[in-house]
Amino acid sequence: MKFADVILPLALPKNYTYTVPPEMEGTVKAGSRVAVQLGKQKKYAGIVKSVHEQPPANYKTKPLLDVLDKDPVVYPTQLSFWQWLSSYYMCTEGEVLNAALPAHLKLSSETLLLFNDAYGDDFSALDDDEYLVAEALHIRKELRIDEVQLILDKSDVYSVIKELLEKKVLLVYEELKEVYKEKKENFVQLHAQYEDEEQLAPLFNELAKAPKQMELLLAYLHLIKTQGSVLQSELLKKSGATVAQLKGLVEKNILWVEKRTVDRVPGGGKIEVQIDFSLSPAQEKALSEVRRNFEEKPVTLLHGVTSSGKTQLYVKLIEEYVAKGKQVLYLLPEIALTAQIIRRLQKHFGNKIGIYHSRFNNNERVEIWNKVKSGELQILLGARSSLLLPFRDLGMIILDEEHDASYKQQDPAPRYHARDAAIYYAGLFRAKVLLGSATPSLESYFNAQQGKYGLVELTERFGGLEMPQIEIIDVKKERAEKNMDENFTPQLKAAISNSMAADKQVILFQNRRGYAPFLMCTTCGWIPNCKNCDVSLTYHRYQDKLHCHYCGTRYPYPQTCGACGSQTMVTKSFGTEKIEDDLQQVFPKARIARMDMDAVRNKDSHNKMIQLLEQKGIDILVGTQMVVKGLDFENVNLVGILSADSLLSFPDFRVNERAFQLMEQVSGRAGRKHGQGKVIIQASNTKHPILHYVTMHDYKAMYAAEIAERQRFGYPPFFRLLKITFKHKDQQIVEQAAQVFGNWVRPHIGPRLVGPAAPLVGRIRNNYLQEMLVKLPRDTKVITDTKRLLQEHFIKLQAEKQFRSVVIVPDVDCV
DNA sequence: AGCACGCCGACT
DNA sequence: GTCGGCGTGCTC
Repeated sequence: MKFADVILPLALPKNYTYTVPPEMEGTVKAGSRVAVQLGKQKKYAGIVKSVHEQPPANYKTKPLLDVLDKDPVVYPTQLSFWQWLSSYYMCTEGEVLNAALPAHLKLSSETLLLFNDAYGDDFSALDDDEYLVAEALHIRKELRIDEVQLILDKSDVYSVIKELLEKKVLLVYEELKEVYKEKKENFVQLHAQYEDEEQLAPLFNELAKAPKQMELLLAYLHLIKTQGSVLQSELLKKSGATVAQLKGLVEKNILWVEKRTVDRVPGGGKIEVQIDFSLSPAQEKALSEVRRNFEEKPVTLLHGVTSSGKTQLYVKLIEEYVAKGKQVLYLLPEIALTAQIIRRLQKHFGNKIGIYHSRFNNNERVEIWNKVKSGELQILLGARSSLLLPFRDLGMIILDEEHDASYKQQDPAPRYHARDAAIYYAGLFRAKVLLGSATPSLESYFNAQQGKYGLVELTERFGGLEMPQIEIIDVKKERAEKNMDENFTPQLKAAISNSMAADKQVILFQNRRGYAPFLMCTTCGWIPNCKNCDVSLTYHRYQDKLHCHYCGTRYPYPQTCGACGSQTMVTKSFGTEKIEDDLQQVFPKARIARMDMDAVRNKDSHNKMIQLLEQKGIDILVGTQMVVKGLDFENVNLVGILSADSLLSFPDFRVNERAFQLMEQVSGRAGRKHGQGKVIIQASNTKHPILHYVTMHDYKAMYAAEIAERQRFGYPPFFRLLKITFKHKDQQIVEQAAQVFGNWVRPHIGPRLVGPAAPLVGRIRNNYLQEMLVKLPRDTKVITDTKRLLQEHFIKLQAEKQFRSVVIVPDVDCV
């Protein structure tokens, strides 16, 4: 008898074992997608982790219901990767599966209620609720559970359904439906006999009386010649004919229509690389250093200043791996995956390069999944989640903008860091990893310094471009001297005027969206807060509403103070909306645009705005972090950072690193092609050392200062951080739970355990929070032992009756 | 994640 | 006295 351990797409603590029916023994393999029953009704599609002959001891197994695909959907490599992800990041394999598998491969049954026609239409024996459902079902014939909930206007409908089932009014049906559908399109073809020119001539005479059909035929002949195949929709559009006219030709046995499966995503086939550039001597040197490092070390860090031409280096490397028949994964932060970068890569690799990010729909994802699995797609450009695709023979992973914090997944589990996970994943293939950044994370630079990673530096901007000149302006002084115009210093205003006069563009950076981060009553000091979260509300002028940036709730603008009733509410501090507004006042003729999460809700508007900027349709762009990532604008010669203070005042040990990275990256947007660019940084504390490092573009000095601090206070890269968050809607219960937990584990962990304490925002969506931090030394054994210890105590805590509903969220290597 | 089961407060 | 709310536990 064979058994299969199955990973289900649920947060179950362990995998479940099913029996393999004899007829499936030949087809069920590790990685196969199988249908199984879970509980009394539900069916799920899970993935077989292993097939073995060890019968489970304490329960009797159910059989697998079905094998869903001819071939396994993942290779053993992915199964080992998932296992590592779940153990390293302290989550279940089901959660990993959930994140990895495209929604359309992740089936679960839906309960359908069917009307039992044998019951007839006499509903007199039913009570009110039963009657409502029976009546609806009689008309509709089929209802889903959520529809019944809607009809009865309550969530607990199972008793009603149970009763109706017993009275035989309805039947319950569990359906496990495959959701992925191939895309079919109609292609028009000419009957074989007319492919001979001589046969075609009499046909034209014949059609002389049907000019529309003639036109159609001519359009067809033109299309087939130029494109090789003819889509019905395209043919009709081109010839201006109707379906009926096409039908005429079909009936005359001249044309025929065939339904064919088509690809939603391009890709496959042999890649012909077009390299129409040559590398500068500095780039050549860096490239050969990367190659040499790859011979000795699995990971190399490429530290290249902004505009040093890292992408060209990547293109060369990709070409080499593709030529060897290997697959290459090129990772970028989601936001940097713009049309701009996609276009640039497609120029070299044609449309044989696969793209994978959140904008793709579920059917497209399945197709990309399959093409990566078959090896048909050799190059994949994608965001964090493309790391979870089923690569077959990966040769190299490029992870660009390596320092970017968005590589760390925040909410649902698995809370993985794509950089670290990529290094592990590449190891399974014996593939190489190239980390690229102008401002490497301290962790990676440290690893390079220690000799764990190779290090290649590219210190020269491509094409002899100079680094922008940076000027720090003292806002405090200008404010005291009453020189400020809203939030603009005279220096910034003058620089903007100069740029505009020279027909150049300007980017202004402000780290907060909305109009004002909070309102305040000048009479009593009252600040409006969110009712679900412990945060002040941000005023959004555009919608004239107050927004909670944590739970998304919107509130009307308060005309009067909520505490003292006076009408003295004023906005405090400033966000991108206010900058945009004030800017228009100061520069009435400027064409101003704003780029933040509110202005570019959908991805398309993001791309459109970038295009508009490229085409010089915008003079000044105001934005948040969004303007920093992966954008190249030739005509921008001035960047303004409105408030460096807001970047330098976060209570986080990484503030300085982050602020440096951000300012250095924003600065990189200035003067990329013609002449030296200028950066103006407005700050109150102009003596802050980070501002000095930014002015000098001195990454190494920043690194030296920060790494010393990290060592002194026991932070990464010297220690790994594991954050545990406890959540509950009752403040006392979370506090107690966190205390109890802390007391349990503290004897084992000692002073490396920090907390528990309430975080800065102590309540989100009506859940009170408590956090504790474990500092783990860089010692594999201590790390695994501590994780096991924590896991055991999670279970112990949840076994306590009063803490059962406390949610515990472990976050390994938190950022 | 569902869904079943079981224990307490608002109605006939 | 019952209905129905939700808290709690289990699913191979």
